[in-house]
Amino acid sequence: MRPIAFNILDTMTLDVGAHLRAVRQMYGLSQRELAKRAGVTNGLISLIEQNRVSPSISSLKRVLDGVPMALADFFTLDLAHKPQVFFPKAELPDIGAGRVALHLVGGSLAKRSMAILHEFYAPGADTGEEMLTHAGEEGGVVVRGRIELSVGGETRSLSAGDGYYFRSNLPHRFRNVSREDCEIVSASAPPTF
Amino acid sequence: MRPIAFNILDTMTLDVGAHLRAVRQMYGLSQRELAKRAGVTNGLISLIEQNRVSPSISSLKRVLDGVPMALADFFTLDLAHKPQVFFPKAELPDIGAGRVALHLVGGSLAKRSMAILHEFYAPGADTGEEMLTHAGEEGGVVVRGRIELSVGGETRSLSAGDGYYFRSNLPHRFRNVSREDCEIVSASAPPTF
DNA sequence: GCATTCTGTCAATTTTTCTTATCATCTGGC
DNA sequence: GCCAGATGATAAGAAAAATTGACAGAATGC
Repeated sequence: MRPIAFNILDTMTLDVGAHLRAVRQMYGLSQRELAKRAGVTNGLISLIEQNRVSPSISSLKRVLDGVPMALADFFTLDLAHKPQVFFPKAELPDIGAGRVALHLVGGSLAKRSMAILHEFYAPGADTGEEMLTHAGEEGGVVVRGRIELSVGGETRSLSAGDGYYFRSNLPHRFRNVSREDCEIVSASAPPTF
Repeated sequence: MRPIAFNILDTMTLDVGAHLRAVRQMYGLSQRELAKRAGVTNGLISLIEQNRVSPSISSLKRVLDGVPMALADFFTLDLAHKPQVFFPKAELPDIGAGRVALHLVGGSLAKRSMAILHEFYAPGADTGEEMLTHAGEEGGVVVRGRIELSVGGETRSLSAGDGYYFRSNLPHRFRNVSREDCEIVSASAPPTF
């Protein structure tokens, strides 16, 4: 009679230490910092993280309260399947073409509500005379160079530091009319890519 | 070192002791029985259940392994919201009509995949000349008396101890053609009631 | 450079958990 | 009734965890 589904912890080596360390670092806390918040000594945190002791429930509870995190969350936290957070440049797929390079951030994530792009427009680069229109919203910031952005009949030249945001159903177009590369970071939701 | 005159864990939100006791009793185990399976002493189980100690993770893990139950399940288990298990006769709603009484088991449960019915057919009771058809499957056992069951053009007379099971889209009809009451316990999925 | 402050680790001591061995109580069999 | 075998609780000692206080290395500021 097993009323509840069993999860990975059943067979896994219960690495409480690594688990705690991961949680602590996830929250950007040092052993002492966490110890102070939790009302325990840093030595204890150290010992637990090294698996040199098996903390009592009450101790682990106190430690987690310093995060704060519930015991249930601690034990159900699945470190193995944690979603990717960092996407090194080299790993960003380039979905651009011609004089435009589009580096998609988080493309490997199954469910996401946005597409983050690192865009590079070479001199003369153009998204096309045929204006773009699609569902959702998009926005971004020009990081380097200049870009000419046309949205809904209005055209502006944006330079480093300028930003934009509009409903994507408005016809829009990006053009680099300068002689330098232009670099933009953008986001669109829902993700078109 | 003060005498343990109060509950050590009184500030904790999770009553580990009561939780363990509930789990143990859920599985019908005595302290000694569980201790034997878990490879610990019955004394420890006793102390933990009285909250006179806060077990180490490793100890609690060992104890739960004897159930067996995963740590995550232990901490996730919600005793407060445990679904109703026993439905006294007096509490069973009668959704029948005329010469048929239908006592629904578990009607108060929000999400269920079946409808369990305790059915009573008085002499002459009939679900109707118009055959029943609906989605899902159903089955049951005749507990007392006799019932004439027609399914998909085939008719049989079932008496105490006989069972039935069929896809509910087949036209079916229940009739008590005897001079005694007939009593049936049935189940249908998905629940029509 | 130097001092300061942070980091994590560690040995020794204190505190708590866990085992051992026992107790009283309850239950079913005869 | 009385015994046999089970139950959960408990005291004391053994074992493990938690604190204390110190250490060395790394990062930060002057």
